[in-house]
Amino acid sequence: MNAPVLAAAKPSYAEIVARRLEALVPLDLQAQALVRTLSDRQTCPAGAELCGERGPALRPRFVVSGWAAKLRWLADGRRQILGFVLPGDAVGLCFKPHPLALATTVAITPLHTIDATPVLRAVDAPALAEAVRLMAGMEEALLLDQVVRLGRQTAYERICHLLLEFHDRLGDVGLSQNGSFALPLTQEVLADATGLSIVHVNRVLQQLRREQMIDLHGGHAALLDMEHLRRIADYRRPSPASWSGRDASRGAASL
Amino acid sequence: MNAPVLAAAKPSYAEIVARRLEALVPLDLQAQALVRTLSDRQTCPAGAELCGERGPALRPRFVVSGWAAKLRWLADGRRQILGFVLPGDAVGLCFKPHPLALATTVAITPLHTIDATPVLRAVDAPALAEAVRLMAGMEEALLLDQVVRLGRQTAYERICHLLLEFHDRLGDVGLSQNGSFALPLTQEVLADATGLSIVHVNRVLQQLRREQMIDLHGGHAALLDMEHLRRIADYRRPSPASWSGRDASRGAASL
DNA sequence: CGTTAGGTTGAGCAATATCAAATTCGGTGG
DNA sequence: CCACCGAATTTGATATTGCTCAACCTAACG
Repeated sequence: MNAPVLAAAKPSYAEIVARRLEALVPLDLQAQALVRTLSDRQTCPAGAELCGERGPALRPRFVVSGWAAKLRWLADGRRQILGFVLPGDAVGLCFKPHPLALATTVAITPLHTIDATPVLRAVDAPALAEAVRLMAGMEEALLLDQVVRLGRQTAYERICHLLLEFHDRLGDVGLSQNGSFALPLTQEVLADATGLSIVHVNRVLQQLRREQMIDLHGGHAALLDMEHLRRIADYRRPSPASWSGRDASRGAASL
Repeated sequence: MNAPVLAAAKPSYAEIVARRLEALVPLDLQAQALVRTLSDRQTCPAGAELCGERGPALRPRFVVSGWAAKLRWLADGRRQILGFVLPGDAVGLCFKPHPLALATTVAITPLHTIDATPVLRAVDAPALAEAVRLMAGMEEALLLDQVVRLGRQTAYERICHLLLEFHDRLGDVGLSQNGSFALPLTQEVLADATGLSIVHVNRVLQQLRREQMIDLHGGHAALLDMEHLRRIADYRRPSPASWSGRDASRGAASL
């Protein structure tokens, strides 16, 4: 029961979170048990604002199904998506006392979440504390990826890179296999994430289809040649190992 | 002596750090005293790599003069600057145990730094701990600004926005007055920060000069109509107040 | 002086945006 | 099952932004 079998078609709610944490750090039995106790499931509809720049709307929670986006608006209505919240990710989680309302988080699809406070309170479970730290580090790494994508990559590269990110992140919780995963985003959302126009996103996707690099329809994506895509996008998997939490390596922080 | 007089022409090393922290949170006498004890001054030349993705080269330090940049390279040599380290900012500071080597930090000018570990160790000085947390929050806010700039602003807006950021950040440590400050960046660096080509940066700067919005030469910048610039760039000052550190407001975090 | 790094300018081009008009697709009510 | 509706996608034509290449200029410096 505590060895997650990836074959399971519909992983349970807590199972998603367990997989996510396990991908970051091995969980001892105590930690696994605690994660499986997580409950207090809640639902919120697509379009709901989880936490805005105007104060929190939500206690810290893990998303167990559905997608959300962190975004900002410009005064004239332009919109930039800063990053996505995928199943297994946290919203409003704030281990480091660092309560910034720097962005708005919006549900892109209907969302199921569970209360995350038991994990935050589990100071006695070092593995969990470490996992939370690593999640924060991973979030920052994704943000840096986003800056590079927007600043120095072409439209074509940006989209490949973002699709690879989705694939790898979903893979961590068992929601992608062989380059194939559910992608519940409209091209408009993709445009706001990549800093492109909707029309141009559409054209790039067409091109990728023509080149047999992706298969994309009905809310489902398949990456048909991941090796090639990785080369095109200069994609490096943000692995916990590369910025591992060992104290010895401190000092290389970005702050 | 502990009431910083902004008129001072050449603020001392520790004074820069004191001002920076004071802009974030009021420092009690104990904290002020501790900051003034900071010493162990070091210099490093322009171009030096402070901390790379290959391990730390430096203990946590405050920069007291000079500029550095955090950046990433793509495989083909394209370069994206993620953010700048200005006087008063920290390098390798890592209060939250979060030692990621996610970017390379490079000195743009010769740099003077002082050891920051005494501040990190001062767990008994809550004001300092809070200030370090706020610095981390501010750094994240700047990163989000950078994403929006690159993703959804025009070349013209990006440059205005970045110049305003420099002005406000330098103002916090008394290094800008009336829109005027030293700007030791080549147009190439500006290009790598804004995701533009050198030539285009040059043209935008020309335009801003023609429009009497800026005066820029000899490593010195003057913003001639900040109100107008702020409107153009949709610039909002990242104030600590807006994402203040009060525990009550947690939950609105971006993670 | 020669050299070099940085800045400036022009011409042409490529990438991407904008506008407008289909067309497809997933429901939903009849 | 069918008709219809709105949202999402697709396509074409055209405009704009920003890039590339190449030259030239200028100031600092040995």
